[in-house]
Amino acid sequence: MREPRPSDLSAMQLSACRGRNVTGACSDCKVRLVSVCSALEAEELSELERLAHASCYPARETLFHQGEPADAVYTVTAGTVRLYNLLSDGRRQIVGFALPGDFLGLSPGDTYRFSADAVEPVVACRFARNVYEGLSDRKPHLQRRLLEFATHELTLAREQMALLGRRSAEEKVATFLLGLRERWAVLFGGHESATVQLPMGRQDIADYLGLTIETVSRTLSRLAGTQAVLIVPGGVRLTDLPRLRRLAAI
Amino acid sequence: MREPRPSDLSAMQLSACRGRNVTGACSDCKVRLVSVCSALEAEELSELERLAHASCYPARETLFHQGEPADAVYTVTAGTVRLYNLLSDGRRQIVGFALPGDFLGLSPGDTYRFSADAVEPVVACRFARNVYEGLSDRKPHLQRRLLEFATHELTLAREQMALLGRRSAEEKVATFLLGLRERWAVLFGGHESATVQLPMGRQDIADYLGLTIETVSRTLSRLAGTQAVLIVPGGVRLTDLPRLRRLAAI
DNA sequence: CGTTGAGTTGACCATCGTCAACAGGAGTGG
DNA sequence: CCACTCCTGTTGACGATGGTCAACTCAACG
Repeated sequence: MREPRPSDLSAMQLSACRGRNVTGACSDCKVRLVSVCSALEAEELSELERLAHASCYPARETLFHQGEPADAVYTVTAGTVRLYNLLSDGRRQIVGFALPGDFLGLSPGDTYRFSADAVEPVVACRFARNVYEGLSDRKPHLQRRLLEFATHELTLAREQMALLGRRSAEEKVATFLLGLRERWAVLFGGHESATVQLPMGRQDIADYLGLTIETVSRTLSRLAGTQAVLIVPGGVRLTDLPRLRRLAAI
Repeated sequence: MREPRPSDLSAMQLSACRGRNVTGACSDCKVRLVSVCSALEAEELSELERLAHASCYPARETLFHQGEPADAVYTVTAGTVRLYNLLSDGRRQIVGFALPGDFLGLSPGDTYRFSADAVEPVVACRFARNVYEGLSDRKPHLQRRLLEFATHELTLAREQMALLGRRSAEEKVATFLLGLRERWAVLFGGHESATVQLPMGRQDIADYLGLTIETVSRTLSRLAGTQAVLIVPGGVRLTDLPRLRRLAAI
């Protein structure tokens, strides 16, 4: 009897997901209240619904690719998306993981500056960019909420810069685990589980923390050796929160 | 006969800056067209003018500090501001340098998440946050421009994450020099000078690139030794752009 | 039962950090 | 005008953290 995984949030949607399109009322959306859509009233929501195209993406499928015309924005409703930058020689930096409720695809200029693909099966609402911009120009509440989201993302990105530039491997891993736990807790209405699900692989974690897969593996093993964590299938159980918090030293 | 320094942009304003407050019409502002204020029409501009408080900050003075109530936003009109995150043990990560035209102070929640202080003497227009939010709620153009700015900043932050996480010291320094050159060029209307002014010290560059001051110094010396750059007072002359571009490998 | 891919572990090494000494310029006070 | 301090930047010696390369385990899958 395993713990429920965050991706179970929309298991129904995923299992119903044979073709590429999924239908469903925005008013029933499980992530509406944590997404940008919470800025909209009931009647505006039905207008949004006509513009939305909910789609499924199996694991590893690309939502959009760095350099392509940025002609859509997305709200993730289930699953985990990795957003990353590829250097010309193949090195990769993951700049963020988008969880259910997150908004993707804002770009300055007319091409995406980053790539996004599904880590595990994903459901996302897709909006044509020009249509969405038209809507947000007519709805100041939505525009304001988008600014709030962008500001929040900017703060996260800057905190991640401090992580990448100024912290050791052990601090990086501890901070990552605590941060992910916090994000899942928000999605589950405040319940903080001791077990953090890790839908992404070690390579993804490494590329997010600016490390190699070997260092991530070694660091997790060392944390497990000192009883700070317990490595379980699909995730990590945080067995010594105070020590992890001291390492993360937020 | 030295080259003009970017800070000369507003030498008049700075020399007139005896007290803390500077006055001047927004319509005369040298950075208006590259700042968020470009979203406003002539009559809106005079409304903005009544809300703005232009102030001087001598070098090293703080505009705002991490943790303080976020009750103001700023547009830099002259000088360079460093924006940084302090870890509890004193390690510092500079998350960006704000140049004339840049907008500062957007925060999720009601406290600043980062500190900002003047690298060299700075002039900045200060707006009370609640007043500015009221204005932007009434001016969709301004709100939209703010979103554009935040999106642009987010993109820069993510590119910096890739720099911090995945690049060598030499690549970091080369990318930094080329990026700063590009930014000055935009402020000077497209003229790309071979000499990049560095108003910030080596320690600031180190804290921006996730390096130590010694590594920055050594890397610059090595680049100078191979004739890629020439270190001049107050800046660096880029003498081998192709090689620097290859190192930066954008 | 062989193959594949993810993850772990070990040995070795390079890059970059640490510690320390020193150079040069700005400011200060005699 | 000079001596002194302070601060920034440079350079060297050394070492640690984390990267590289390689071998191995294990589970999933045909």
